[in-house]
Amino acid sequence: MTDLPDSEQEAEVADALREAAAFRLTGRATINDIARIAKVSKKTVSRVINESPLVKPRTRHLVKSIIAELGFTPDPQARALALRRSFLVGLVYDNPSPQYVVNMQRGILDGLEETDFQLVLRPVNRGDANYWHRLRTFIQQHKPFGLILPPSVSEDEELIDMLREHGVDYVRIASVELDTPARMIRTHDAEGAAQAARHLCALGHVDIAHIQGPETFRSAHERRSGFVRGLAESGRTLPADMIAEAGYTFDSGLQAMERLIYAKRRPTAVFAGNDEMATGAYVAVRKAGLRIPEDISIVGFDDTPIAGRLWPALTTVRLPIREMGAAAAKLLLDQAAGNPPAEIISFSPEIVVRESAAAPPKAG
Amino acid sequence: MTDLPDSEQEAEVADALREAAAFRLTGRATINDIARIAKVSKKTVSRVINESPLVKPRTRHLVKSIIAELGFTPDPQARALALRRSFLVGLVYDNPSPQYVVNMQRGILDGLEETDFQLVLRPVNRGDANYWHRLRTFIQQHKPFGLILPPSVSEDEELIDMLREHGVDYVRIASVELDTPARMIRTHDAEGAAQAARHLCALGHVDIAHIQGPETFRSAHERRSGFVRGLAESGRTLPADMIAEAGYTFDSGLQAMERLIYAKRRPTAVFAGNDEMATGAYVAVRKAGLRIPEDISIVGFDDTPIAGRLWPALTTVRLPIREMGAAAAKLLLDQAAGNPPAEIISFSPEIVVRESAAAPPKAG
DNA sequence: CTGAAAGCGCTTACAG
DNA sequence: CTGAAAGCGCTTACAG
Repeated sequence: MTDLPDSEQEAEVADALREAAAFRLTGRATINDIARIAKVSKKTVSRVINESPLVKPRTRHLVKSIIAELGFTPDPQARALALRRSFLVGLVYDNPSPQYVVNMQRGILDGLEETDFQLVLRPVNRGDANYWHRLRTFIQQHKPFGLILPPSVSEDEELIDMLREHGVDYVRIASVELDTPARMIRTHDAEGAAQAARHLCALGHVDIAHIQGPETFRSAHERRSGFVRGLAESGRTLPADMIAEAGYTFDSGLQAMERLIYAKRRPTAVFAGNDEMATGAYVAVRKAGLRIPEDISIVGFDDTPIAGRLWPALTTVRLPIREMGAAAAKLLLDQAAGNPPAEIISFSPEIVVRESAAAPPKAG
Repeated sequence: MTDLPDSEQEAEVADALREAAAFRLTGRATINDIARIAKVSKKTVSRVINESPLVKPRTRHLVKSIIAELGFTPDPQARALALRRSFLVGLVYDNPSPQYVVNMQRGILDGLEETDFQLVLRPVNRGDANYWHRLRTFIQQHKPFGLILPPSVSEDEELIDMLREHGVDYVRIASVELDTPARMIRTHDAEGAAQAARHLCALGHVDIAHIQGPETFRSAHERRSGFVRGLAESGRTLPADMIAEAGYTFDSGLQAMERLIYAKRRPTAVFAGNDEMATGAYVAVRKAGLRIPEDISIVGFDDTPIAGRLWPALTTVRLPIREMGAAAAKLLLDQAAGNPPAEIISFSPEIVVRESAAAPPKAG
């Protein structure tokens, strides 16, 4: 390509595009076709695709024009083979809430939109003996570009070690600071739980209980300690007999609520560690012939769609799961591109006041 | 490899395994490593991997032993490049119910377990102008092994045409017979709806209404017509003013129920086309100050987890979504392997009796 | 700034 | 029943 004045470059581009248009019908183009039409080597085309700065602007322009004209997109399998790294982003999760899972998936897909990356699902069961082995096989075989790890998978340090060994990028979503800004998204669960506490205190409740999530989830600890902190602001405490441990599931929430209802001192308000358990608590309250919120106020956490579908609608604490998923996907790409943020990206929950929490009953 | 007696073959295998074990530490093996250790060509190794019958049993045994010893698995990206077909199975869906989606995903993953296939998510919005274009781009770029199409995507004949053109295998899940046994899974929605009708008739209801799903879903038609058929068995009909159309969503179900409650003749029982709409109906009933099931009985369809979490628990019709997903995945693999079933695989729903439907109120 | 050669780990004709 | 050659569509050193 000699050094031509602009008008001649335009003519050159136009010529190439004409040739490209003719080619178009033949089928899917490859990097070789682009190279031939542009009269450059395929390596140069590869450089343009990979945004290498080592290409003369005029060459870049010509190649890009042809790529656009042909609607060419590089073959992900071929790139993967050459790069020893696929274009798959794996979501590794064990959260039992379908709502959480679906929202997270949608968010990641939002973040991956308009890219060549595909979302691959890897549900796991951390209790399963094969969990570890199967995940490693997946990584070795499919060489995922990166992994997104929501709680509680994000808290598995052994897993993180394995990913480091294999050079797999990852983003952890967690309620505590577990990693560098390039590798994690932080949620301030404790702050959300404190808001729940303030809300219940403001309504006048004194006998307040908590249905806690499983010990194996850091979020369960964060939500509890934040709740305790919020109560303390109003001089209230959370005595041991006002804590019922459960497993983030509907059934465990129902049983926990029953324990609280039939305890010596029945609470007038209950903060459940997630909406699933709050939903179980609803049923326990109804079975006992009590009313929500007249007899017992209930507050949840997550704001999953079920919250708005209950009667009365559940007052709960919302984390923007979908936005978090999108942020995680984008962080993964930024990290790989060498553009990590300076500080940890974090999300603060906010209480969503609906109808399930009101003033406590008058009589003791 | 000369023709040795069995004992010598065992010695030969043992030798190879010793060499393989030593190799093991070096890192991931390739087809070339296997070939070298087995002293055969890599093509022969490829034949063993692909279950070609054109391999001498003794050679096959030797190669398989080494593969097992090394824990070798062929590189999916390399195979994809050579085969012009990836190992991704795409789930293309537009069902608004998260429960349905998660169950379907789990089922497909069940069916894909222990294979090299990965599940890739492709949620779509059929109303979106880009729907078509983006799906085609995905297919052209990623060359998915196959697609699984639940309703209503399964009903898009234009999409099917495109898949045929591109040679992409698919399995449709639908409530009507849309394709050959190799390419579809059938659900007998009408039969399930008829069961709902029989249940309500047996309880003594006469004024029975239906909240119908969207016109764009064949399942909505099937459920309605099956319901009408079930009513007819008891000499009952479904007059036009007893049908409220909605969109398979919570809000649309709530509004549809309100229309039915405030109509001239209020029904004593309502069959909702899915659980989401039934959940909306619950709220409408409560808002009107009425009780379930004392004033109005409600029956849903799908048996999503929310059904058991409501109070009172929802009587509904269950389709085994997860099992259907697993069957769809297996059918896709069987189809590709050239083993299609003789008849269409089908699933029949069954009514799950809980507490939301009872005898109608005594007074008119 | 650009290109020719070699390679990523497989498979598909083609021979024998 | 088995193998040597060529190719799938890209990228990574290595030269210049």
